[in-house]
Formats: sequence, C-alpha cells, structure tokens
Amino acid sequence: MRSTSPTGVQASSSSHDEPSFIEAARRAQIIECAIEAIADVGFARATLAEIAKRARVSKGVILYYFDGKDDLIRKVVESVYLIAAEFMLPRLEQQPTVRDTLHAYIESNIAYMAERRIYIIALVEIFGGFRDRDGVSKFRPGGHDYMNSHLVELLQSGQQSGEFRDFNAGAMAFAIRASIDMLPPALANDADFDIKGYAKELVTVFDLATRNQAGAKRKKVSS
Amino acid sequence: MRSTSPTGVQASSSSHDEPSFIEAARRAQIIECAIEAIADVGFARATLAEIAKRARVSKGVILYYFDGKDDLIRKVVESVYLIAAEFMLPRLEQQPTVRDTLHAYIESNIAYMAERRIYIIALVEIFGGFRDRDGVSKFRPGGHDYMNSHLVELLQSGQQSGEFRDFNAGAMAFAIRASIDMLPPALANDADFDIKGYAKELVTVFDLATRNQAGAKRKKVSS
DNA sequence: CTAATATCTGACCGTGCGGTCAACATCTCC
DNA sequence: GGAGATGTTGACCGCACGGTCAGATATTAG
Repeated sequence: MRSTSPTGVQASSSSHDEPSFIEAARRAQIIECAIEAIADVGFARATLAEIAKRARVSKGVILYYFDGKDDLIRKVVESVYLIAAEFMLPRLEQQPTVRDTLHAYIESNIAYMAERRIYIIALVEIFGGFRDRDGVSKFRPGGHDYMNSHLVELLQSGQQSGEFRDFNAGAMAFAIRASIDMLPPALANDADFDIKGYAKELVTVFDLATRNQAGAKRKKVSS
Repeated sequence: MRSTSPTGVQASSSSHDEPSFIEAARRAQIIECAIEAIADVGFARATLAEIAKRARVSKGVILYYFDGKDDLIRKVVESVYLIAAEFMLPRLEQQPTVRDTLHAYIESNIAYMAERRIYIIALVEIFGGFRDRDGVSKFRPGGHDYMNSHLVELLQSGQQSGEFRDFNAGAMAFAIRASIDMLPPALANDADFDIKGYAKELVTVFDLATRNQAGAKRKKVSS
C-alpha cells in the first residue's frame, strides 16, 4: 500500500502515487463484497470475516487497504451515493416544470432502488446499525440531509411558481422521503412487492397533495 | 420463579400460579429499564449488563425472570404494542365517517409517539437491530403487518362508501405508515422537530390524496 | 539473479457479549 | 425457629468480534 510509504517513488506505471491496478481492483472488490454482505446478512452480522470470505481473501487484506471497519463502511456509503447521483441527476435536469421534476424525482429514486436493490438495502442497514462508540450518534454524512434540503428547495420553487399550493415544505419533503425510504425494508422482506405500481401511486398521491387547486378557477384563498 | 417448579403448589397469596408481587414488579421494572436503555444507547449497546445497571440489579436477575435476551425483547415489544392499542383504539371508534377515522388514525398515532417518545424509539431500534441467527429474518411479530392490514381495510371501506377515490389501497397504506414510521428517528435526532405541525400537514396531505374529487361536480370519470 | 517492494496469510490478542452456576439472602408459612 | 420456596449475587465460561503482527509469497526493477 502507498499510504505510509516513506518515498514517493514506487510503482512503475506512473511517477506519482496513483493507486496500482491491484489496489484499485481490490478496493472496488472489497467494497462490492461489503455491500453484498451487509444487504444479505444485515449490518450486525456483516463482520470483517464475512466480507473477507465473500472476497476470497483473508481478513488482513481488508485492514491492509482500509483503516479499519469504520473506514470501509464510509467508503461504501460514498460509493453508493456517487452511483445514485449519477443515476438520478440527469433525469431531473431535463424536466420542463417543477411538477414534472417532482414526478421524475420520485420515479427515478424508486427506479434506482429497483435497479440497485442491494445498494439501497445496504445503505439502510448502515444508517440503522452504524453507531459510534457513544450513544445515538449515527452516520448520515450530510447525505440524507442533503437529499432532504434539495427536495425542500424543489418544493419551495414550485410554490413560488404557483404550481404548488401553500403547504409546509419541510413536512411535505419529509413525507415524500419517508414514503420512498421505507421501501428497501419492504423489498428485502417481500420479493413480490409491486414496486412499479407503488411508484405510480406515489406520484399520484403527491401530485394531488401538492398541486394548487384541482381544475378549479379561484387562484388564491383570501383568508 | 414459577416456570419450572415441579409442583403446582407454592406461594401463599393464591392457590394457582399467579405471579408474586415481587415477580410482577421486577418484570415491569426490567421491561421499563430495557426500553429506556434501548432508546438511550441504541439496540446494539443495550446489553444485559447495561439494562441490569439501570435496574440496579445484577445481570442474573434478568435471566431469572426472562428466558434470555430474546424473550425480554419480545416482552418489550408486546408491552409497547399493548399500550399503543389502549391509546389509539378509543380515539378511532368514535369517529362518524371513514375520512374522520383516517384523520384520527394519523393524529392519534403521532400523538402517541409524542407522548411515549422513548417507547417508539425503542421499537424502531428493535425492528432495525434485532436479527435472528440467520440472515435477514427480523422480528415484526405480526405487529406491523397487523397495523398495516387494519389500515388497508379502513381505506377500502372508505372507497366502498364513496368517500375515497379509486387508489391502490395497499400502496396508500404503505405511504401513510411510512410517513408516520419515519418520525421516531427524526425525533431522536432533532429535539426541535415540529411534531404537531407535521401531524397537521400529514392529515391534509392524505386527505387531498384520498378524497373522491375535490369540490367538483362530476361523480365518476368515464375513461 | 537479486534485492526491494507490494501483497497476502494465519495465528494470535484483548474485549465484551449472552448465558450458567453455586452459593448466599430473604421471605413465608406452620 | 426452621424448612423450603423465592429472590439475588458475582465469579466464571465460551464465543465472536475488530484488530495486530511476523513472516510467507508474489511482483517488479535493475
């Protein structure tokens, strides 16, 4: 490994401290196996030994490439967020109205969950089970909060444009995220869950809940 | 303890195997301390030693009254559900319409969470962290499912009475429960959460999402 | 080929868990 | 007041965890 190497000179492939081919491959493999293990047996039982077994290496290899289990878990979360962003963002940018953007938000988020089931299950496992030495301190490195504030802004912009009615944007965002985030446990426990049907119903629910008047005429309530 | 006593004859207080005063008090105390411990330091760190310390007894006492940690946890869940049912059911029965019942369902559920914060936090901790020896098998002894199916029936009866529009009742119930069940973690992490405002917004959201037509005239869409 | 470096293993350690147990303390009733 | 049931303790056990480490093995440079 290069992290503590005394000199900058080492591998042949390049002059600076670019990770070797093996290092990059191993890191990716271990992260992938960690995700599978966590999604498969749960965070508590996803021990280093379990992850190592799935990667067909010894436990020491994991500690060789990562600074302990905490570091590995953080890299796992990083990796999942990165892929999620790559999946969702392009789908949001090309929507003409805020209303369409909200629909795309819900559907692309759920579509990502369907496509990368175990990634999301692993994330939920980590958020639920990854405690620091003291009490309640969880993880959530701005990830959840970031998604939440992004959604709040989206809703508020819809209110300003007049597309949405006058609701509590924070509460609405919370309900939307809750309706999406409770999906992974359901997917884990019920293989027959109608995920596409659920996405469709959710879009309808939050369209009805957010829109400014049905098809009626009055533009603003006085009192 | 009475569970393995060879003869049916024992305590003086009564002729049958009614638990003694001490036994009933200790069981209740230990369950209460377990709830506090789980809500306070999380399921993973709520060890028998931790619970025993809070009850000011030795670890052995817990194993004397409960058949291991699993048994204790099950009794904790039982206890919380019992109290929740006692709190909510009376509030639901006296509602005139299905729509009012749904509103009462949401508001009483959230009110219970606000009143017995640590009970609900403990429940969520248990559901998230209580794994059996093998993989994913969680807990949920019909509790969640029961609440869910009860809600589904409520929604369907509203559709039959014409109060509600024609939505997927399972999906709607899931979204409602998700919007409620995501509350405890938020309450645990954010002491300033506006819980009453959230309850109010939720009622509005799912009123708009479920009701049959806004205030318009057409009673049924042809296509 | 050889030396240096990168990679990898398996044995080992300390810790903290759930659970057991023999012994001790307290209560209860005749 | 003493026998037996009930309640309680603290020492102890086996286990599995995350992590360490000396050294074996592969890879590369010169």
